[in-house]
Amino acid sequence: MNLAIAEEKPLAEQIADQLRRDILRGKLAPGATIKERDNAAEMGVSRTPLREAIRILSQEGLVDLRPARSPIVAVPSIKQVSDDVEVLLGIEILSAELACMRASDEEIAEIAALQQHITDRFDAADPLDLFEIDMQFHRAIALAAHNMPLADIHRTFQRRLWRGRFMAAIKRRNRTRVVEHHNEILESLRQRNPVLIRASILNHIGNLKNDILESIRKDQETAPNE
Amino acid sequence: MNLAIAEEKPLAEQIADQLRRDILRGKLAPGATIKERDNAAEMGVSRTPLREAIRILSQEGLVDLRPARSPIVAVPSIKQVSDDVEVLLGIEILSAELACMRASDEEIAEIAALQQHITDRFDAADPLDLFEIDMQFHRAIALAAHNMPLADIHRTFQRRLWRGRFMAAIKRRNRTRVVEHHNEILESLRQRNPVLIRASILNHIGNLKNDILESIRKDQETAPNE
DNA sequence: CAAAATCAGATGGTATACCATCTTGAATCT
DNA sequence: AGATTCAAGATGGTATACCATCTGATTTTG
Repeated sequence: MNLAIAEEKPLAEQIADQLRRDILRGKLAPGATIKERDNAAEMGVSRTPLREAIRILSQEGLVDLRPARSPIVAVPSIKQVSDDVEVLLGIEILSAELACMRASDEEIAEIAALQQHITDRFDAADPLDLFEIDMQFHRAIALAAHNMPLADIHRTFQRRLWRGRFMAAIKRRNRTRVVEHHNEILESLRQRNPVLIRASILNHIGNLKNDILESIRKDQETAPNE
Repeated sequence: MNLAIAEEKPLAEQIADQLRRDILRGKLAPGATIKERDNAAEMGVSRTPLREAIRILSQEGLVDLRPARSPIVAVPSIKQVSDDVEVLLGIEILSAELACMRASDEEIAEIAALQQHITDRFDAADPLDLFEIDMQFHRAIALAAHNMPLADIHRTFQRRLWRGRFMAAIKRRNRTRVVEHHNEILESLRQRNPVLIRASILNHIGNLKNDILESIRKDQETAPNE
């Protein structure tokens, strides 16, 4: 795999990015095995970097390592999803509160632009594109807290819940709810009011758990046993 | 390395545990390089599992990976320490609030026993032992939240701040303060009062940042340049 | 015929070999 | 003498080879 010109990232990270993409998009379904040899051959790399990539995804919670067995795409239990939502909620609240104190005006403007984008194209855009903008909106707030480790945690849990949220989103497509919630959050941020933004986030993400669990259940029914 | 009988964990994890121990105990100082070949030879294993171990520690924030250079033991900047404390504080508060709702009576009793242990032996015990009990006290609360991902995050940040906290602890050894703070937290937990426990944790960890930063500064002065 | 024993293939874990790049210091040139 | 170039060694990245164990099916045996 040294045929190309001056590669940027280490191979392992590139592979991890690719696999992550496949998992989030559902191309690799929960429960699917990821065999080192097969996938390495398929992607034209050796087992070593592929193995590292699996380790990365494992720590992100997208892949489950099993002793002496092939790793599989994580099949989150109901308990796990509940826990993940709980953490995500806590992290988003903390980030938002910090963002109220630290976000630059430019950052708030960027967040507002994303919200504007969602508002304008809610019905017209491709659901996947729209969902990704939605995720960017939340990520931008996390970044505005100016705390890298915190933003990293946010990204991890956002990814873990990615599929569940997406499937819940297309099922319960509700323009008014999403737009109003986001506006509430954005307004709290503009006022730089931590108390208000806590309530806004709680209101927005509060009932997410049940929505996701509903969608996840379907996944598990159709997931391979192995 | 297949000389022994039925090994439990994968080699990489064992190595990671060993290296982590060395880092937390200060045997590997911040800024020290960790060369794959040298350390592998020294520990009698091959580069592959040692490499994986380094990746694990990197994601835990104890080791910094540098492109095309030897990894080094992390040298936390002031900003990083501040951020880590901020996250740890948020996680401890969230955990404690959840623990108020979910901790079993047995778990609260265990936490109380740890506090009793600290109270009894504050002056007599070896500072390192005492410090580890202190960390166990906080970890037990995190576990009592019954949310694994949350407990994992707590453990990660507890480890990142381990050295700084330890060195701050032996410097500002203050029996009354620590014991009273812990009692306050414990009492809030017994009352299962989330509002109270938030205040107690904040009070306990609030001024931790400056204490740690003080100790960290010394580390950096004596750290190797490479 | 059923249950147990066994053996071949597959698979992850570990070790080793090879390669590209970076570092460093000595030799050479101005 | 100082700067520059270039080569040798060191180092991380990647590929391959080997090994122990687990899986599943087939065969053997009661």
